[in-house]
Amino acid sequence: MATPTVENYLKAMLALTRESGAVTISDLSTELGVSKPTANNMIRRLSERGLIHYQKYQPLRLTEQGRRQAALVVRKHRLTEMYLVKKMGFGWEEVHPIAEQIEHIDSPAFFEKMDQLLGSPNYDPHGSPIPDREGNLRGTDRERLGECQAGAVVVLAGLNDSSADFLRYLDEKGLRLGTLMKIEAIDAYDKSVRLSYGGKETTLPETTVQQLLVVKPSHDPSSGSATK
Amino acid sequence: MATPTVENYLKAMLALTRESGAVTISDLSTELGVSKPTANNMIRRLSERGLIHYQKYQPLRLTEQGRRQAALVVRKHRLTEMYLVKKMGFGWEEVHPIAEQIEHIDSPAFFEKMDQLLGSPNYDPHGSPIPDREGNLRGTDRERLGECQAGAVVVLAGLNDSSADFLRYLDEKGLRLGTLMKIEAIDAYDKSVRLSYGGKETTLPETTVQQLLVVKPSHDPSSGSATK
DNA sequence: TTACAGAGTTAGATAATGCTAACTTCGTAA
DNA sequence: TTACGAAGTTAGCATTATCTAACTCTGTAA
Ligand SMILES: [Mn+2]
Ligand SMILES: [Mn+2]
Ligand SMILES: [Mn+2]
Ligand SMILES: [Mn+2]
Repeated sequence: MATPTVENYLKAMLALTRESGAVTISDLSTELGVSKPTANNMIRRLSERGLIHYQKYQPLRLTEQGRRQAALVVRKHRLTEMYLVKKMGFGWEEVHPIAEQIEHIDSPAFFEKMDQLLGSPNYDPHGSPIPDREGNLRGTDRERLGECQAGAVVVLAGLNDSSADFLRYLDEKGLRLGTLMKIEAIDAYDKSVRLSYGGKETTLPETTVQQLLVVKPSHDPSSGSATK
Repeated sequence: MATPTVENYLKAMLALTRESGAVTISDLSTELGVSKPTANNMIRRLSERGLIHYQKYQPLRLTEQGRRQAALVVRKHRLTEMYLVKKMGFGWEEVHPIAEQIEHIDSPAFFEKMDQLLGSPNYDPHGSPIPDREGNLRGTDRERLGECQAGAVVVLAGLNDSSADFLRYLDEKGLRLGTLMKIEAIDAYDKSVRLSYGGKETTLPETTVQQLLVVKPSHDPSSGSATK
């Protein structure tokens, strides 16, 4: 099948794909930490394999087959992260580098077992959706905390930044998925947000609140990840 | 560090190493399913890296460094197999191909976690010893069932053949690690052995009894694997 | 004692993945 | 309308891991 390298290219393509569906070679090379000629060369080969639509100087886009394969790698990655947290006791800030490797294991039975032991979770430990077995990635209707109104009561359901540093920062603040928070005030000038939750109160800068995805309480599209 | 390929060569070297400590290129190439020139080429590179003692036309042997690295890969393999059986519910005949891949994951924390969750087992699901963190492989004092005397009462503790077919065959017979068996009779001519255990009685051909490793009851060097 | 079969080696090739240096194309700012 | 810088491409090369074909060495059977 696909080598780990190929799987990583497909995954990067999917991650970089925006509304337009288009990705540039430069973005890919940055994302994967390879030179532009290296990315260019690989793209041509993925194109020959029917995984990417490619024409010289044109933006890249995944074929339907490529998109599905990418989503299935993402499924393996996120199931693994959930397994590591829920069943092995790792912290949410530790699991990404391990999942980055385990996602390339070729064993449907292994990932089916994880899924079954986890009760088919819909979200990973960082609140990102887990694609289904067919490679369908559910969109979720979550809002940036930074877009919410003062006075609103919301539940933390996802993150735009899942870096270990950011996750540790949230740990320090006592924030985790499922935390019910009230927006006490939004600073008119710097857009920082004062929050209260679980007896605590914190003020977060705008850059941070843009990384926090929330839903209305009891709405709960985060079953399988919001609860500890 | 070492690529999966290199780790597989080292592991094969260790597996093929007999009392003499010597291994041939032909054996290696057969074991790994590569051509002799391929094995030859790799051996030279492992030699340059200080993992194997090599001189043209001479038998191969692992250096101390090579032996330790090989044992640490075996540790990862066997811990993984134990984890898959005990914590994920796989059958002992299913786990080898998965462990063959997971053994190449580069994450000390991942394997430490497995070890901890398993309570630092000494044996894998097939009764093979798990090397310690320093790469020391305990020898075990087990006897081939085929060498035992009629009338002896013994406990199944290990296998010389861990192929899926053989494991399924043992499942059918109701034989598993920890099973207490009495040797009812040994056929004088064909050396087949009549056994009774758990209310059952079976006769096994000589080829089979040579694959079964046993210990005296209550001797129990198989803690962590003999019990289900 | 020697010749021959099997084991080991050499040579040359290929595919995957990566690099740097240098060239071309393209969109846009002046 | 053009020219300049960023983006993309081409060319050439390196490394790892593999192959086949052909050669050489070595231990042993006659
Ligand atoms: Mn991740
Ligand atoms: Mn990866
Ligand atoms: Mn195994
Ligand atoms: Mn392996």
